[in-house]
Amino acid sequence: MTSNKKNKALELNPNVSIDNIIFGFDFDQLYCLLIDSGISKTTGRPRLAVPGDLIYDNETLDEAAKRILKELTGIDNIYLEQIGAFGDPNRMGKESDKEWLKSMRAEPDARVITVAYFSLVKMDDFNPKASSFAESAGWAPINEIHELAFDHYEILQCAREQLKRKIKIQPIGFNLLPEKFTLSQLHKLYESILNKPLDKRNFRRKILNLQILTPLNEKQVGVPHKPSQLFEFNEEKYQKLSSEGFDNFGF
Amino acid sequence: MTSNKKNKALELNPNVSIDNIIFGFDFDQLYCLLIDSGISKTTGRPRLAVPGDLIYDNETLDEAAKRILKELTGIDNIYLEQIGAFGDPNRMGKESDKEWLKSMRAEPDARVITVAYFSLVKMDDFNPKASSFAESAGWAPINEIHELAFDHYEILQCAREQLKRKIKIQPIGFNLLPEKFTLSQLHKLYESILNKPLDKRNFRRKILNLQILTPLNEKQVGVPHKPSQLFEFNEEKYQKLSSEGFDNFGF
DNA sequence: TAAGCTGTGTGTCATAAACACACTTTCAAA
DNA sequence: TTTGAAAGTGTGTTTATGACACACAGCTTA
Repeated sequence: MTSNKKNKALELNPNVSIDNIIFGFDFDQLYCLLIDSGISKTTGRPRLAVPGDLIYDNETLDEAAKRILKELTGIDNIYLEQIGAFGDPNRMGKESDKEWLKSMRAEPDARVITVAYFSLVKMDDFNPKASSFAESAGWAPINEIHELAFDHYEILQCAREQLKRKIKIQPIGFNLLPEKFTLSQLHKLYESILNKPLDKRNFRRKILNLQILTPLNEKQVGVPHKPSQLFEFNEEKYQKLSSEGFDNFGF
Repeated sequence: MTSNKKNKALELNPNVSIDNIIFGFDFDQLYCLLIDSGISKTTGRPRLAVPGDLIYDNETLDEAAKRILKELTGIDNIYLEQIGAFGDPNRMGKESDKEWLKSMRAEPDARVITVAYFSLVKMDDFNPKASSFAESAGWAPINEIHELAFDHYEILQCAREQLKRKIKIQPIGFNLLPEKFTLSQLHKLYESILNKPLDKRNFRRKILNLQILTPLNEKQVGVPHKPSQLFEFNEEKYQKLSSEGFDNFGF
């Protein structure tokens, strides 16, 4: 990665960056992957940020977002969606941000517009402890994030809203689950994203009526209770539904 | 405006532009405001584009989008929403675009990321024939637009999709209508945006049941048929509904 | 091997929303 | 006064939704 960066260094665009909100789910709650750049001298607290980078002049925005994810986690082939551009002239105005910019950027005072993305990944695919970013990257429970660098907290809230909106009209949540999952896990996922309780029986009825889940001849193993039926998402059937104009999951 | 531009000229950011898709409605179909930059030497056809400009380094993205609308039409105080950033390195690669860039830009070869917006305006508020842009700006019926400069055609399609999505969950359509309007006009507006017919009675029932329209003691005059009841949008009642979690118009 | 625990899996009913459908009214213009 | 054009209105049927509670399978451990 480092040599790759050096080769392209001349083409770095100092005015446009990408920030990528990376969501994960552990069957209990939503997480977001954050970078810890160390204790800030100005605040005395750890400076947490969403992974991001300036863009290279020869890559598309989507490519840059994918690159950031790949460089950090090694993960390829994820669900990726643009949130939008954030360009308040003062978005990098906090003291702790200026301190960081001076140490990291060739042009620390340049105005930077950032284009935010969110990605949905299977949390198992990235274990921070096993990565070269062991000390600096980690999963944070979404509800325990209260302060971030730059305007990243605001961007995170936009990402949550967009995810909420989107999951009501497209089944993108499956990107956060393994191939095989139980209805309870899916149920919990929807509750975590929508941030409200959903009745168990009604949830099951709705999702099963859509016929986009294939029941497997398999059950959970090793759980200290009745093992649950496993399902898999049926992309084909969803495409058919979708092409018939379906776009409302009714949650 | 011109002097304003000159004062700020040093702060022009050559890497980031704003394009603003301006929608209008004439009670029959949707329109989009386009700029005609003359016959292209390379294509022999008129070069049509969405209004846009580079940003100044001291303005927010929203402010830049508002400025573009204001400079072109004199209209203030409109509904404005960001669509997203478009940054394909080749988005300005057509010959006719290069020709135009050379004549208009200090750095015609700079890579420009554009942040697209859409605005909803009351068409009556801008009559191109009365403006200083008489020759160069005009309303084009949305369904008759087939080719635009840069990636503007693609942006326009994104704008239409976003408007479609949005109108199902927020009553932003009223921004395209005058204060007083009839149910048939509103009906036609929804059909134009959603691009599909809606049953008249069901539409009326749904929209009336929401109680966000105030019937006026007024009717259309001078129409060669039974004159229609006029209504007005009730912002207050909508805010109440909305705060109760309402976000589905069911279209 | 029995007791206890945990999460699974299931059905009904009342209400609300969605849908499909046709005729009468009102006005202007000819 | 007739005609044309769009406004306005009601009902029955079907479908979706939301509220609600309990029996049981499988594991653990005493």
